[in-house]
Amino acid sequence: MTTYNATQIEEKWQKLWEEQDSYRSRRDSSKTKYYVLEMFPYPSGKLHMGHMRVYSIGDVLARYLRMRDYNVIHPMGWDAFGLPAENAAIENNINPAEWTAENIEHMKKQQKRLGVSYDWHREVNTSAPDYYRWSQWLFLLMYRRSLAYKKKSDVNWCETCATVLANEQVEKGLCWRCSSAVVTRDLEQWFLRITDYAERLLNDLEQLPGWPERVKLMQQNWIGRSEGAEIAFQVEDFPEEEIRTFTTRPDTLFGVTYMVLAPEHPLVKPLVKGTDREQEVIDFVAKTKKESEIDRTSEETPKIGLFTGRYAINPVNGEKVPILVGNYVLMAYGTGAVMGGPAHDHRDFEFAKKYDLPIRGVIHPGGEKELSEETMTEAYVDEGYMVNSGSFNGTESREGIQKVTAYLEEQNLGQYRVTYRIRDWLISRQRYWGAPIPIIYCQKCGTVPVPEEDLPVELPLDVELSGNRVPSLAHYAEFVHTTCPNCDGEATRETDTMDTFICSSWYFLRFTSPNCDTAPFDPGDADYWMPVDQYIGGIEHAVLHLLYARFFTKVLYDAGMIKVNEPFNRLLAQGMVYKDGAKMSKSKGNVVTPDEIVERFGADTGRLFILFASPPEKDLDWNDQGVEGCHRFLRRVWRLVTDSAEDIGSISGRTEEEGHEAELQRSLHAAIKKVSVDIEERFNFNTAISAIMELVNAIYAYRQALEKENYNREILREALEKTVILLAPFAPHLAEETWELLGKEGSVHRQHWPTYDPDMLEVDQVEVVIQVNGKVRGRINVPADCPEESLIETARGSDRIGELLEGKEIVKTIVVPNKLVNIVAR
RNA sequence: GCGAGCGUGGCGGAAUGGCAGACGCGCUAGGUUCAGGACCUAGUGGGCUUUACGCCCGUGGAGGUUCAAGUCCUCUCGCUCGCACCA
Repeated sequence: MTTYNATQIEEKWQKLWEEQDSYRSRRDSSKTKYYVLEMFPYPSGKLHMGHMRVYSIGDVLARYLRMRDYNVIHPMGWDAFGLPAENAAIENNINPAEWTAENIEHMKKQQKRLGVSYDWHREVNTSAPDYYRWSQWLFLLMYRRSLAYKKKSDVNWCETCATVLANEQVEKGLCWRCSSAVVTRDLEQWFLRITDYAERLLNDLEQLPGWPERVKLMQQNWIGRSEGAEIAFQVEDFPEEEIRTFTTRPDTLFGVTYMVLAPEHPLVKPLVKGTDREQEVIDFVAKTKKESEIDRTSEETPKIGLFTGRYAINPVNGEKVPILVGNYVLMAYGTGAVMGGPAHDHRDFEFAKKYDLPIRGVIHPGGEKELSEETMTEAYVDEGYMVNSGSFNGTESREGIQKVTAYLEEQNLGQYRVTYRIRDWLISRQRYWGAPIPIIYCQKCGTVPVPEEDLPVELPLDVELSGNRVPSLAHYAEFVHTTCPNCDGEATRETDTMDTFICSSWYFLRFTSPNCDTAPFDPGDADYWMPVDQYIGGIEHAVLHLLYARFFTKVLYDAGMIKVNEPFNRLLAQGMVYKDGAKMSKSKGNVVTPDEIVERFGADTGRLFILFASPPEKDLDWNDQGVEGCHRFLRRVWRLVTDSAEDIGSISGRTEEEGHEAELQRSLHAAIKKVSVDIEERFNFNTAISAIMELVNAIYAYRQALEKENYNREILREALEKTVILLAPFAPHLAEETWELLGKEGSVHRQHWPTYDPDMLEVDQVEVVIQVNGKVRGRINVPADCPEESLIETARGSDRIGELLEGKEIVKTIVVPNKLVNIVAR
């Protein structure tokens, strides 16, 4: 008998798989396709445990589904543009392209050592010209469809990264990548009009039952749809102007006692111009604008307001209400003006109390409750009926919302409106290592898109980065200066590159035809392979990548380029990998790398542990002893197969069956059933693995129960072969080797997944639990499917139960066939 | 503050409303080999006593529904995540 040598076995099979091109996928309309995809990585240089986890999960599915005869596509690639490459380039005086290529090469080797069944023919690299050419092409498609536009506005600026960020990339006022404070800058930038798709991005979440609720909820919150009314207020002494305000509570319109404008509101300056308040207001506006996003939007920041000296006219009752400027009003949301109804909004309430503005209740809670402006300590924000509201008095507030809105529309004073929290996607990045935005600025023709035939706009590679503090294309004259495609006149190129999230918003489509050179993807291939049936990745992309990718898919759908409206049918958000209760990090010294696990135990052990330790969507705590346990299990399988291979070859065996054979077969079929359901329906790989462990234990028990010469060769052989097949998705190398040891031809991964026979699960005798008043008081062994009456009789017949029931009246007897009898007695 | 999720042995974790703790780790005892991170067997939630195929308690806490609740309902505590002046 040989010992289990993981390294040797894994190298052997990896080489063979590569030589035989085992995992190549081809279009085949006669077969049902299945697209398994793990989020592609940024080539940082090294794989970490999070990578190993996501690849292990994906590979189990891919291998399982292939054995279930699906035509599986399982590709891998590189999200290769991004800041770290520039930083590394500056530090090590190496070109970002070279640095990236080296990392890719190394990480690919690591992935191969894990034995993941990727179709490497489909590998993509977003930083390669033949990829970003199409990222640029898609930008131009957006431009043609008026979905890409340039505007000057306040944008998020990260000092450390020296670039702007999209709203989704600012987390609690900090940069998502480097966690430094984000400040506001007024710049001219390119945006994608994702807000045009807000409604569909929201509504179509319903089409995604295979997505985790929490991810859908996060997207829903991010999109932030609010229904309400936009209402126009006239301004006293400014007959030409009006202030439009958005509210979700038009029913409280009669309770408005003031109006607040955002500091950036265009009317602020004209309103105070020439008045004695002008300087004060202008100073306040300037000060507020200087504050960072985090200070501006924090709830802790006190609300500050400043009276402008002007008044607005409430359109429904003609009342004059003061106009203020307030730091808490955001120009980017709604209309940048808020009507103050302090009695029914807690922010307005707080603000009114602070500045001693009048509070007028217009929604009565109803019932016994009183509504008194003098005594109220907080706003009443719930429903009620309208009071102090002229002809609307007595109307239920919910109905009042409709009625007031209808009235405003009739009188041409306002209209129903839906507002979203989501803003357009800012995609300009003032960086070098990205896809150049394919736009040319001509003095005569203005903004001119680069003609499709001139794509890609290539990144200059012969650049010297180390001298620049901020690597930017603007530093390279030969890149910047060009001629206008329209008039051949002198022109300059856009020097910003695109947000890397653009490149990852369509890579799953490129995988379907990675070499297509006439379009971003071949329509026939995309139609065959799309959508991604199972997508797997981290929760951190819930509103970043996953929202952007959905947006791109919808745009391409509208452009008639694809037939799917949503890219990812099912989504699995895998949990994080921790050790000792903390995230693995160098500073804590608790890092375990895939490399060291592969070296010490082999990839199969690492994969098995990572899948066994926890269900995929939960966080996983790395445990070295648990890894050893999994390694022991694989050795146990190894011994079982090598020992038995000799036995089933040499001993004569007997044919008659006794209880042991039936028991073994029952274990086998139960395991087949459980493993199949756990992989395919529940994604509970941990319990699937435990079922295989139980099966292995059962085979050991069989071998121990009988003398070698009495083994039933056929049944033992079948059990062993099927055990190896069940193990194949989890420990692919060991499965191949043991398959071969059992004398089988061909790859175990080409076998059909076994089916179970329900008859085999049947047992002759079952143990039935006897309860008295819900407590277990005994057990009886009876033939399976024993009729209720005789079951009850047997149960009551036993001495113990008889004793317990003595002198009691039986109220009721509940029977669960083959499981339990509960006698309720008083 | 709002929203979501989660609380089960020493640990990771199992349990279509039907025997709580599968499987694994760890631990205990015995065996075996002692050159290997070994292997095999048995045991392992807590407590009680009359040591019995015995009883009581036990899934964060308190109630409830049910013949039966880790599972369903109500309240409550704790932890994690997301959003957070969005009018």
